[in-house]
Amino acid sequence: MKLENLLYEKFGYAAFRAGQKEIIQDLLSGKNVVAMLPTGGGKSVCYQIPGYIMDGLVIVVSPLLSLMEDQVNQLRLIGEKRVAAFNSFRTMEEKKEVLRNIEAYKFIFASPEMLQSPFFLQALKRVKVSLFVVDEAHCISQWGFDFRPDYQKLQHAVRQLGNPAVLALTATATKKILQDIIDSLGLSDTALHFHSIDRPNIAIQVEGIDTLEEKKMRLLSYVKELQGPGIIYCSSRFWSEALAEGLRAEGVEGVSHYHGGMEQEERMLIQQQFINNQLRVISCTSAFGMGINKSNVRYVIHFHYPANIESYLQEIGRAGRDGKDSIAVLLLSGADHDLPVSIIQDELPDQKRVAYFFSLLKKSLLQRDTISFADAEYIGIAAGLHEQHWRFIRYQLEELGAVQDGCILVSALSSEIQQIINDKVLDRLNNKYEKLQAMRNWLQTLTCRREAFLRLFHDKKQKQPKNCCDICGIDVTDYKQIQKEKSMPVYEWKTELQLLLGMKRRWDYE
DNA sequence: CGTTTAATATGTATATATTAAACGGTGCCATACT
Repeated sequence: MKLENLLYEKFGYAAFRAGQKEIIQDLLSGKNVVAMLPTGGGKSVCYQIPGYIMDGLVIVVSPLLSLMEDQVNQLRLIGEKRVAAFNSFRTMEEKKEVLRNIEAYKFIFASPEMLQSPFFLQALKRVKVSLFVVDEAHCISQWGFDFRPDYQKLQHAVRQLGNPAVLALTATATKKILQDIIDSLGLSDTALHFHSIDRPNIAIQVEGIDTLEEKKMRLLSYVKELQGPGIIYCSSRFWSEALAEGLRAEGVEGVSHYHGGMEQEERMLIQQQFINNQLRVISCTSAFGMGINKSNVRYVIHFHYPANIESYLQEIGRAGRDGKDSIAVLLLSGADHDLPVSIIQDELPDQKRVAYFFSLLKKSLLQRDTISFADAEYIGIAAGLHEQHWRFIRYQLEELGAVQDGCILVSALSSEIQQIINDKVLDRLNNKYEKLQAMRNWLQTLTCRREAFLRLFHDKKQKQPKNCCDICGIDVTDYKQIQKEKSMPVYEWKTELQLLLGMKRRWDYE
């Protein structure tokens, strides 16, 4: 009763959505919660309501700066002023100001990297933290082992902040990933809220194609025929641009590309235009998607397939959030199989480079007594390590206790440690190759793709959809654009003029 | 595998052609409190 009142008072909603109330009650009763909720299912309510009831501060860990800014703005819109994002968008003065008045805040958003900063943690220790939220918690499992190791270190932050209740939220997780999250955060007394990941309104199609030319033609005909808006996923920046350009050259309007190599401003603009229906098609790498709250995406086409089935689930899951019929098409040709292997190989340092790095470290240690992380990173670059490789090695050294006060200890140079690191690299590679193999096996499935797919997530088909998968049979015409020459709407003269001059596009009004 | 970049070959040298090697995808941070 009290919870509903608060919900209405703060958010204007009359009733909770599925799962929200149970999550809130578990948190209030002192449990940790790991929950999978569909996107747009009101994740923020799950921590904001308990936040208002509990007397201390709420920390929200978020993977992307733009997500943080978004959430801060949304809170401000409902009148909450005691909120701040603590990240590199802020100047040093602004950050100091926030920390000086830390008592005045209710919600602080931060990246996992920020939560490793002693400067930040010390200030947080002055106040009571009552809730620690990890948003998009699958990142712990997806990124934490090598790409962003600070995701694996969140449990240290939780402990330092006096073990507040932890809420881990995600929209896409297998049971294995949920377990990874629990293990990594070191949670006990945890309530699991798991919902089926089956999305019966998304038809799944895999299409074998012989040549690259043919694949481009298939893509073009899909983009021309399917009802939009749609997303095209590629595995390289190059192809995301090339496909967008190719489609435009063929007369497709409202196409843009998106990848991590673009300027932040441009990325935000394109994302916004897509959400506001000013763009019809986005050709992109995996950089696009997280935090995209768009309900009416009608198709997702994979021009290249991702290296694991979890990413595939995430990517096709961006279609049909409104529950309406949508389709996921994967275009597969023999030449596609080498790319994910190469990408995986690049993710971790090979033995030769590790050995070279340690030999350089040894040499350097003869000249001075200690090696700071900054020096070691520099040495790493000289040894041909990528930034990501260096961070992986650093994380392993930290775990092995071979570092102290931001410096590498002499003990790190033992051949034993080098061996352990090489073993860890092999572990991770094997793990990634296994996931890739699972993805490939699924591509070869001869039985219902949805069933095979759900099995990998320990899940089951709820009921047989009319359009299930290419093996059960899909009527693609169901997803084609309705020809509406007759019903072309007529707007008032101002709008028609804008349409004529290309200032607006017709689908802005549909 | 396809594409880009770097290295080599040519040979009055310059600038282009040819060949070999490298690369490919996700993002945060960098401060300095008492």
